[in-house]
Order: sequence, then structure tokens, then C-alpha cells
Amino acid sequence: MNTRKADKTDKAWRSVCPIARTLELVGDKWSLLLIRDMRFGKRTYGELLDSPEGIPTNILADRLKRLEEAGLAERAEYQDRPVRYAYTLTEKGQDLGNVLLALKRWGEANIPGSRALRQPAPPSRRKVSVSGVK
Amino acid sequence: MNTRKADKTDKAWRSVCPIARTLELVGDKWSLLLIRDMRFGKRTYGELLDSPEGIPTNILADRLKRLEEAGLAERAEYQDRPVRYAYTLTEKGQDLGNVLLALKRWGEANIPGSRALRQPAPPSRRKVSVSGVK
DNA sequence: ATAATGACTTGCAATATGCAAGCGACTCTG
DNA sequence: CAGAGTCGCTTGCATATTGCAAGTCATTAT
Repeated sequence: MNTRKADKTDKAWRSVCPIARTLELVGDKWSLLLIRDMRFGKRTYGELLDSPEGIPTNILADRLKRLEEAGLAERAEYQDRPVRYAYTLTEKGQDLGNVLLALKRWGEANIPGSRALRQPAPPSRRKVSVSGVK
Repeated sequence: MNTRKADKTDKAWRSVCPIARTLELVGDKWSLLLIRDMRFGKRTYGELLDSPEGIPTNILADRLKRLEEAGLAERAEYQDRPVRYAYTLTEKGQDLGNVLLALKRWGEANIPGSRALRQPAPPSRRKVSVSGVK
């Protein structure tokens, strides 16, 4: 049975269409939301974890890995003493983040009840706040 | 503080963010590809079925239903003798389709190996045109 | 009558996601 | 130095979403 399937070195894209290829990269349930968050200033695992949508930790770890491999985000140790990492968008990632603004406008215009959230929060204090069930 | 939570009639959106809300609508594996195809002139179930990505029939049927319910697409009988249906984008759907052009540009610029399909053409009356590889 | 076609449905596998814990490195308090 | 806490993840299952093959139904073409 030669089920010509993808082996490890085989990328096997669904198609060559740039839209489809882009969606293969970030067309899952969480990637674009992470890009949104990074685009709006979130940087650490912990910060990314507490978005209002409530991404599970395993998915977050996995998506960050994938975004990094795809060259959309980068992980950097921004301090060692307690070693801490910051995720940031690469230029490609930023560009994609900008595309999200078009989606945002569409949503604001076409989905009643949606409204823009507050803008970035600079790297200052993160107190707990929020929580409760997300 | 006031973490606005579920009322009884609450749809339970993941959040109120327009990007998140938009993705709840079309952020699955296939919806945006269908919108792409309709944006590029495909109209019938059969035409939509034979995209290069190969959407399964059950998913196609389900997504069309959802897009219709979301007010992004419409189904119309365009002939009865053999009764046949045509799906078309509503204005909202068209607008979203246009947002896809931004994604397309991003893909072309950032994903090597992806190449454009045919140009943005308004729904044309072309007959068959299985439109080879995309 | 038989075969085809378009537009779906149905019944399971195979995947992907979600949730709750746990782990390791470190740091901070007492 | 013994906890206790924080951050950044893993691991182990449940549950949900997708994928594949086949079947259905109404017509129509041979």
C-alpha cells in the first residue's frame, strides 16, 4: 500500500495558494490571537497566558514553538537572575500583526457586540487582577 | 474589575475583542478558504468541493450552513429542472473576502513557494473552469 | 432500466484542543 | 537551611473537531 504520505522531510502543503499557506501557519484557533497579543505589547509566557480567551498552557507552549519555527516570533532571555524570557514578533510577524488590523476593522464593523480592547501595556507591573473564570 | 460575565442569554463568546470574535466565525480550518473561493468566483457546492486543498464533503456542507447563518453567504436556487444551488457572498462576506487580499499579499511576500492564484475577479459567469492548480 | 450527477448525510477513525497536575530551576522568607 | 512561591513549561488523559468512505435522494441522461 503505497499511501504516499508525508514523511518527516515532506512538507506536504495543502496547496500553493498564499492564503492557504498562510493559514496553514497561523490558521488554527490560537496563533493569530497570540500574534494579536504580541502586537499589542504582551511579551512573556505569563502575560500571553492571561488573555481574556484563556489559552491552555500546553497549547500556548506549542504555538510559541511553532511561531518561532515559522520565523514569526523570537524568544529571548531578557534577564537571568531569575531567568526570564520575552517573546517578540519578528518583522514578518509584525507584518502579519498589521494584517490583523484589517480583521479588527471588519469585526468592529460587522459583529455587533465586539469592541476594541485597550491598547498596549508597557512592560511595567503585572499585578494579578483579572482571573476568576476566564 | 467588573469582569462582565455570562448572562442567561449569553452567547459565551471567548471575548469581546473584534479579532477574536471574527475568528470565532471564520477562524477554523476551512471557512476562510471557502470565502476565498467564493471571492474568486466559485459558486456551487461541486465547484467549492474541488479546491486544491480538498475539503471533505461533510465539512463543506457544515461550513456553508454556518456561513449562511452568520450572514456571510447566501444560498439560492439558480435553476430548478435539475434543481441547483449557487452560493454567493453577501456584502459582509465580500468585505471579509477583501481582507483576505491582505493575507494573500503577506503570504506571497513571506512564504517562499506560495504563488498567487488568479487575480481578484468579481464573480464571473465562466462555466466549467476547474481552474487547475491554485 | 440502468447509470450519472449534484448536493448532501451518516458512521466511524484520526487529530487537535482543553483541563488539571506536576516538574525543575530559581528566589525569597524565616 | 527548610519551606513556600513564581515562571515557564510538560504530561496524562477527556472532549471536541476533522477527515474519509460510503450511502441517500431527487432528477436526468442513455
